[in-house]
Amino acid sequence: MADVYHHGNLRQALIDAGIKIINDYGEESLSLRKAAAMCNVSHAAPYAHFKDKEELIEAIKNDVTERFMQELESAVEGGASADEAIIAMGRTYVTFFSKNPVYFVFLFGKQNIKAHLKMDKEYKNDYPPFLLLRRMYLKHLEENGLEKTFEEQEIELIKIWSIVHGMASIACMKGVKSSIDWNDIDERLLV
Amino acid sequence: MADVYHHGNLRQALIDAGIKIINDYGEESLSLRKAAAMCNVSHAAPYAHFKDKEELIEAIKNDVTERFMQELESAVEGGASADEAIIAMGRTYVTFFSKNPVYFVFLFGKQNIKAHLKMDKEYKNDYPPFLLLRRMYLKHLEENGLEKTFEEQEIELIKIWSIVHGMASIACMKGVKSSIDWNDIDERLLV
DNA sequence: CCTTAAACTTGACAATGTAAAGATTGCATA
DNA sequence: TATGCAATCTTTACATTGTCAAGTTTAAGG
Repeated sequence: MADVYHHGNLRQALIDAGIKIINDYGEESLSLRKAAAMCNVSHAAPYAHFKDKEELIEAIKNDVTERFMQELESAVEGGASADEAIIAMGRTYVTFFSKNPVYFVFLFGKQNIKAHLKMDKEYKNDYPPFLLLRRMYLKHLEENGLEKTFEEQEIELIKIWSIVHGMASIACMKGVKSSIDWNDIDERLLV
Repeated sequence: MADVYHHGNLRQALIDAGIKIINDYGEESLSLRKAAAMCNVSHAAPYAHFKDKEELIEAIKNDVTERFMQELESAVEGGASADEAIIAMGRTYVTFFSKNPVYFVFLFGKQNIKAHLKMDKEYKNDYPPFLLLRRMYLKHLEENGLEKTFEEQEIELIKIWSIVHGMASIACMKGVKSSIDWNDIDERLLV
């Protein structure tokens, strides 16, 4: 079909194609066959690299999350104190999804809800952005000489994340007038 | 196919069937044909009541939103002051989705993002729960003799909503340890 | 050179959304 | 009451899609 029988790096090419489709036409337009076509391979070729459509989506999700994490990390590096870092992180968090609403649904939609259908995985706080936030939060406690129980920490972390994540969510939602400047988040909210 | 040619109330029956499918098997299992089968009508019968699958989904969404609003409203009625009402509303908001994670994604997923693809509708703050919150918020301002510009109001509203909506979102997410009691939300967060 | 496993193709099938054409029904109205 | 019409529903058909099975090509190593 193409010049070469072996594509060379079909796996990554499919991920890239998938991202392009999602960006251009939305998540529901993503199909294995379209992605395959964009890579000039047959419709069944993806199955050499992904067990099913689910696995491609998972791979794309990882790819997007990585880019997201890069922005977050470079935001965190900018701040001198932990407090500044956390605020910068919140700003970046909201801005990233405000600029890419499609990614928000893609990352936090469907597959990411607690499916009371199939409880296959253990729930654990291993979401990379959350780990980063926790690291900064602990640094914040240390810098300010604060002592909190694990329980208290957990709750405060969830609170912070709720605000930021909620803002991102709302920034992405239809029906929300954009009179809010998502780049100018009130700092008092964040620590 | 069935006893009677005219079903009687196929429209609502399809909505109910759709909700049942979503609850039992998840959103991605929802298909017009299955819903039709559950109502003992042919696979094309739904097209007499809905333009396409999209329109059925929209109808289901309205149905769920209505139930959600009922819970919110009865929560609001319980509170003596506006402040209490807002807190009760926040609690209900989080609890509702904590109990029905599937609904969260269903209501706020896919179709509800700002699709930079087709900007068909004007963005407006007409989401019923938001309207209720605004009403309570204005009452709160009045009761406490506070004066705010429209801009300030808008921002504060978004903040409150962010926290609550964010908590709901996180409560629904995989990867989040449920050491948090989503029924015991710290009141200091909410006003 | 030959074997083998990975990467890819072709062909098939079932599920789905949807369009078109026709059948059935209830109901208003002449 | 009879008739016509619009709403409701069925049947048929087709394109898209996920997925499987069987076969083909290729690279790479013994």
